[in-house]
Amino acid sequence: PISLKMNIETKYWHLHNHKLMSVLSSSELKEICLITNFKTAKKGEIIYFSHDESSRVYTLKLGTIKIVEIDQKGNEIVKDILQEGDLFGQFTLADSNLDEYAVAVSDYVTCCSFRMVDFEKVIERNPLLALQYTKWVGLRLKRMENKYANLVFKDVRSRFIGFLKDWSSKEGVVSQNEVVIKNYLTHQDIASLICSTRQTVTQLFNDLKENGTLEYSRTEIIIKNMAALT
Amino acid sequence: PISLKMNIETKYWHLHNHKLMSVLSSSELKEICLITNFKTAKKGEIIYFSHDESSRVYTLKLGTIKIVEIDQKGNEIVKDILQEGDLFGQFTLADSNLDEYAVAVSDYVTCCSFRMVDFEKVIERNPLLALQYTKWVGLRLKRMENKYANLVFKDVRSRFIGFLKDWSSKEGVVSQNEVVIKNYLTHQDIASLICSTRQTVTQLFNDLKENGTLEYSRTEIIIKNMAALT
DNA sequence: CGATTTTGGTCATCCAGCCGACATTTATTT
DNA sequence: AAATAAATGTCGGCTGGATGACCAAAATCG
Repeated sequence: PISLKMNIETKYWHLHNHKLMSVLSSSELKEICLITNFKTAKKGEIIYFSHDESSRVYTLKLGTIKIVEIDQKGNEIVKDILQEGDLFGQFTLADSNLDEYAVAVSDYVTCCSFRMVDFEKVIERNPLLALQYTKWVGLRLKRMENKYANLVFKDVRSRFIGFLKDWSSKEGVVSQNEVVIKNYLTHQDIASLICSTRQTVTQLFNDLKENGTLEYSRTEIIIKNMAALT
Repeated sequence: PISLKMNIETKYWHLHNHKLMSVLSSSELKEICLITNFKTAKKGEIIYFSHDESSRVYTLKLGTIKIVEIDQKGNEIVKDILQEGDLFGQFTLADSNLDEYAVAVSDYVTCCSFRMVDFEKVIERNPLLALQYTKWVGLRLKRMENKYANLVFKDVRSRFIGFLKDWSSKEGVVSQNEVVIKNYLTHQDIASLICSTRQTVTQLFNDLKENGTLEYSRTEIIIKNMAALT
């Protein structure tokens, strides 16, 4: 993990484009810049590890990262894949018994962070920011609840298909009846996201390939028949 | 579901004792009282159903309730058991594709509610309340993440034991080396909470009874050997 | 108080999908 | 370019625990 010093203008630009910050006036924004810390990382590098940081919140400015959760026995699951604009880190003061870390999965990743305590002070003086922030956390909760329900109610196949639909709607590029997704995840990663195993994911990919709904390689996934993902 | 009209003093008293509101001055509190709505219910009655309410947030003042989630196909799971002081309802503006409802499981339940939009207006003017509220939601998120990890990493037996430990630490009463829990849940409820089936829960109860770690009836659970719950 | 509903108990069956093992292909390093 | 490592393919065996079926006990109801 490499820390970069940026001039205040660059910081300002980055923050300004963040949804969370869009409710702030420019002077308020400058104030936050002072408590903000930038970090960049290359593919594979670890950006943050919950254990060795005091409570910090990060916002992802550029690139894609993977949040990996570890339980007491050292089992790992990929908890989430995050994109530009997403928040991660310790957003509550409550600490959990689960460790987690964030790794860059795209080539270049930039994010900024502030200590939760500092951020709280800013929130105390910016009610609109407070509201915005509240909504963010709420949205996260909703997402998590959905994931849970998914795991409880659906079988692996449906979860896999749901995952593909999700992914393509977020990052897919439509071109002549096909949807193309740039693939930066291994079967293992996907397995972990949908709570399954590498082998099963491979199997599912090949099933869908055989019946013609998709093509895939290590670098991209092409969904030929979107309607078949039901 | 019966709605009661309460005088403002009673409302004030209820709200005042809520952690979430402890950051407010008494005049601010009175303001919230105006937008607050009280409701009582007896055992088995449904307090709220996500589908037919505009976004409301509830706080549970007295009693115990059960939050049940329903997916598209009508499958139900008990998502949570809530106690005095807990929040439930629609806390975000994002609506999910999951329905849920709340039922009273203790004899008498009292809760109060406000429309989310009204609450937001109060939040805009009370950053401290916003902060407090965010922490609540954050805590909920943490809990949910834990539940998820539990489901992924542990088998039914461990989840069951974990559940018992949790329950006894929250509501258990210690008496001469034993912990006694007043039991208001059916095996089906427990099964649903730990994501298993009625039959398996019964089996697990009997396992633990046979090896002497607990006794149980429909009305109470007595844990004889707390140490055996590992 | 008998009748009906809800909850708990037990068992035999069955299967989704995990697991291990090993081969092959692609990427990375030296 | 060879060596090493990482990611994909494939398969058969195995099992946790779900499912269904049926009965007994408790609770609730008329």
